[in-house]
Amino acid sequence: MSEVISKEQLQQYINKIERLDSEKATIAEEIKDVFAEAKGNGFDVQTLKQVIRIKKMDRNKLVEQEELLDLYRGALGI
Amino acid sequence: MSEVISKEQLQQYINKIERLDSEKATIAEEIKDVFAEAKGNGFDVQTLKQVIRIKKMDRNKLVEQEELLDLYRGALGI
Amino acid sequence: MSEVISKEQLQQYINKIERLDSEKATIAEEIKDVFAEAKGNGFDVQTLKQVIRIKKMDRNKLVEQEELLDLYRGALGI
Amino acid sequence: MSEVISKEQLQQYINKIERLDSEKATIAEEIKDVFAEAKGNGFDVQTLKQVIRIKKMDRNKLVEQEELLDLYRGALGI
DNA sequence: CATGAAAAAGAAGCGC
DNA sequence: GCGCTTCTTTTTCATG
Repeated sequence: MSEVISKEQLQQYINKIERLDSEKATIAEEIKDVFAEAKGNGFDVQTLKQVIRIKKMDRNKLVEQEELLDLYRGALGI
Repeated sequence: MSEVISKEQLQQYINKIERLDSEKATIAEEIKDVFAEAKGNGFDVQTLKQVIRIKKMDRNKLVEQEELLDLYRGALGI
Repeated sequence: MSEVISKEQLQQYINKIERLDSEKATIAEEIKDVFAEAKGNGFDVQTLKQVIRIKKMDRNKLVEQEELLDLYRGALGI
Repeated sequence: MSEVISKEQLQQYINKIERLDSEKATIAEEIKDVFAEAKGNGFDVQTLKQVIRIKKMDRNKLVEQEELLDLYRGALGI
């Protein structure tokens, strides 16, 4: 509320985030393009997405399991 | 905007959802209680949660894989 | 640390939480269904959610007020 | 249907998308970091997000206007 | 347009 | 009690 903020610093943060957001959007576009190209070459987009999703889940699962192991080790003091 | 809505029906929907929300909150409380009790009996809550999370991931993974299989079968027309 | 934990008790806690989680998910599904039905009868789901959120906020404020009253009563011993 | 797909090409598409996804995630992390830094310097993150959202809306409106202008120019051939 | 998945925002619980 | 992370919810976006 009654905070004194640096207008300049605020401006910089906003600009930085907007720039990063824009980069992110660009990459999202590129991903869309790749899917479109794959579709054009006879691949089923939905299946591709599912494959990628499952691979991602596998990776996440590994990470979670390692974290669980760490928890166990911490709990057992070893 | 200019829709004519049934005040009575609206009331009923709101009530029903609020009741269900309340039930959901009750169950969430019960879950919290179980964790608290487990903690009181020497279990590490974080570890318990991780175990449950991994089991859930396993189940989700199975479902996703079945869906993927269906997609393949659909794509291949078999 | 290095506690001997009861495998059986662990199993029970896990099961109980998973069962409660499942119940919670069921209710969440029911809520979704009610929204879907309301939508089918011409209501705007987003607006319904807003209404419920506002009602909930007011209720929380009431709770806060009651808690404040309890605090005063406790301080006054009445 | 029943297409013979190139396993190699599939691999390439998957890899490319995963790489792009990873880049996107990296940028998302950077954005989070900027918000965290801003917070550390006394800014309210939620408010920052609101500001950015509002600016974005305005920008989209500008884009709409430009598209409309392009439409008119196309129709007029100028 | 309506459905379903991904991202963002918001809320809550947890530790210190 | 406060900050930080996790979970829930909301919103957005892409596809059919």
